[in-house]
Amino acid sequence: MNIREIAKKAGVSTATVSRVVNGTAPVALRTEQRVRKAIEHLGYYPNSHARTLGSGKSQMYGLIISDISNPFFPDVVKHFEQIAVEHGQEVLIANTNYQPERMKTCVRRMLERKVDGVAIMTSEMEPELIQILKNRGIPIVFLDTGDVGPQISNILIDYDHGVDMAIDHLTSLEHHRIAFVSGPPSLTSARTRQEAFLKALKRKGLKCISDYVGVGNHRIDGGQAAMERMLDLSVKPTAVFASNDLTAIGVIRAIHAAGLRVPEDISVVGFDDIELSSFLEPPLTTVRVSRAEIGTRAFTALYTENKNSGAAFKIQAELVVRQSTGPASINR
Amino acid sequence: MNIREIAKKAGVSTATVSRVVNGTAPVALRTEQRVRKAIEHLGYYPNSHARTLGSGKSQMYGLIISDISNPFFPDVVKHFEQIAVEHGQEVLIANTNYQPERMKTCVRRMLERKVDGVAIMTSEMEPELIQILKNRGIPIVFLDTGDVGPQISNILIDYDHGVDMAIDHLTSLEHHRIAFVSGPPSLTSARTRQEAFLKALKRKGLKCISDYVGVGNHRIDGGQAAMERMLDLSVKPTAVFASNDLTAIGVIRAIHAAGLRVPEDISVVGFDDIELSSFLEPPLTTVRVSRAEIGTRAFTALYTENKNSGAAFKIQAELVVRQSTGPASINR
DNA sequence: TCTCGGTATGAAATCGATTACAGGAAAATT
DNA sequence: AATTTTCCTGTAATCGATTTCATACCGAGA
Repeated sequence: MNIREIAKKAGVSTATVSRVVNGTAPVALRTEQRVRKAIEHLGYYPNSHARTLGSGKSQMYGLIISDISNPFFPDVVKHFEQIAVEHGQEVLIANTNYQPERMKTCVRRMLERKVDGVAIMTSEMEPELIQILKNRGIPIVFLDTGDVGPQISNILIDYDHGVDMAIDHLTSLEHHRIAFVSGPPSLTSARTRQEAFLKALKRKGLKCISDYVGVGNHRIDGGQAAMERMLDLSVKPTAVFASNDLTAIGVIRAIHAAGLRVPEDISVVGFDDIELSSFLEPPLTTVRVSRAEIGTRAFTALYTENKNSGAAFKIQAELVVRQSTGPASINR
Repeated sequence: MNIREIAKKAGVSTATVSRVVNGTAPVALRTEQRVRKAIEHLGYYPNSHARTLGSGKSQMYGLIISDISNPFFPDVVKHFEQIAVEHGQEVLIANTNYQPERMKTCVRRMLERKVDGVAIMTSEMEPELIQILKNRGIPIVFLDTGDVGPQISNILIDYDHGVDMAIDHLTSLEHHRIAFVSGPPSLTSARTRQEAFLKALKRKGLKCISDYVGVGNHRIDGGQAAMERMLDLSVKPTAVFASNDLTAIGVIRAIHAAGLRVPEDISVVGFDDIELSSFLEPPLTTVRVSRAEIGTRAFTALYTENKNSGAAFKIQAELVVRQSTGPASINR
């Protein structure tokens, strides 16, 4: 079943069938109807590989991520794929498994399959590999990573809004002693979050004591250890903001271990809104960046706007209020 | 950059280049070296679409799942992709979002891109769509779903082993009153799990009182409600086996709400080992089916064995012991 | 009536591989 | 030395689309 059979059945040339299928040139109504009927009748659909060969467009987009089993990514992937399919495009997913050298294989796979664009959402980058893509004129979109240029777009995450909302939420509950437990200082995104926190405090006219900034590691144990130290202070914070949800879980464990309650004694706010967060006890109040939006935006940046030169797209973080935050305890 | 340029540079025909690249026919050592040098020098890699067109093999495999953001799937996808890439194959992922009618689009996408095989891991199936794939001679592998036939393989999950181990574990801790909280009876996999449980009890010579079989819904609330009812019994179970981990979480909540402790008063065993389980308090003892193995096996079933007719592959469930199980409490 | 311009269509080249077939050279057999 | 094999290589058809270019047709304007 190929375009020639349709052409024969409809009594036209293959060129005309192609025109009907793709709408690339005007076709007389009666001819079009004959062709459509033939297509319908024989259940024809074009061979996409032949199509790619002929046109140079593969109708496929690449999505390079660190690791699909990192809970951050499934939602991103899902929505990237969803909108791609809505636009008749296919998706190629590649995992680097956090290994920079794997990036090479990923880029190679993208080149071999002739993707029409690539979304790169890993922190491990090899500049020369990116250059290869650029040279080939393949549109690229990065997630929260530096440079915008011709054919290069960027999805920027604006934490400020979400963090402001969180601080507003806490101050409206009469919290004035708000602490922060950071992630590993080596991680850019962890530093960005801490800065967003400090900026938001300043905007509110609150000051930040260095005792109230702990260092975690974005895992449970780090959050727990940092919080244990903070609980030894003579004047304890009434609320704690954690750099990610796992850290927040550690914070909560330390609080519980000290015989205190969340949120009655200390309120806790997380960051990320991993699935887990809503299942915790208490369910975690957290700042979330819509992963669905990241996926959707990344695709449209490549697809809709790929004729234009690259651009930056801002995505706002939002506050999700659950039950780990409550009025500041007055008796302490 | 195409095969002709390489041929020219190496002073051979395109046929010879193709032979060197694919190893499809013997080539004299000296010729091969010239060709390889040319390839190296010009940084050539074949256009996979042209390749597909010429050979009929796309070197792509499809993976149809319900929803990548269902925590069951990321690991499966990851390992399916990993082994596929190791074999130089590409992967096309399609989500049905649990909607049977979406299956049509998924199958269509697979056909358009000419996949060499499809792994279908959804419970929503449309027999006539499957038939289309069969007619096209495309190898298929299902996950735990009925029929094996020519070109049709099946990954079978053998719960018995894991459940036996769990029951062994509990009886060795002196538990004799073991209850079960099921999933929704409409779900095949939920029924299979319940049967595996009942069989294992029988093998151990334990009897099962109907009071000790509660009905849940594979969500937290269902587990909680079922457990609340069970806690009203005058003779309570000393251990509870839940049909999935969320149910187990509900069970634990009910136990805590009743002022009892896990595992000191009642032991709890889950099913699935979702990521969450190790973060719970206490970390959950659970029966796990290796999702990595499912992914790997599904691919090899399609790739390695696709010359043969279909086959069934068994995957054993295993017990993961954590801290939600302990010695049976004697004083009750 | 003749020419012009626009629209609809077809013929054929093209994309970049694979592969069937043919043929030449070298090695093995008689 | 003649013949048969074996091994290597090239020619050209093929896969199934897209797309350029040429052309036939039609109605409009001169």
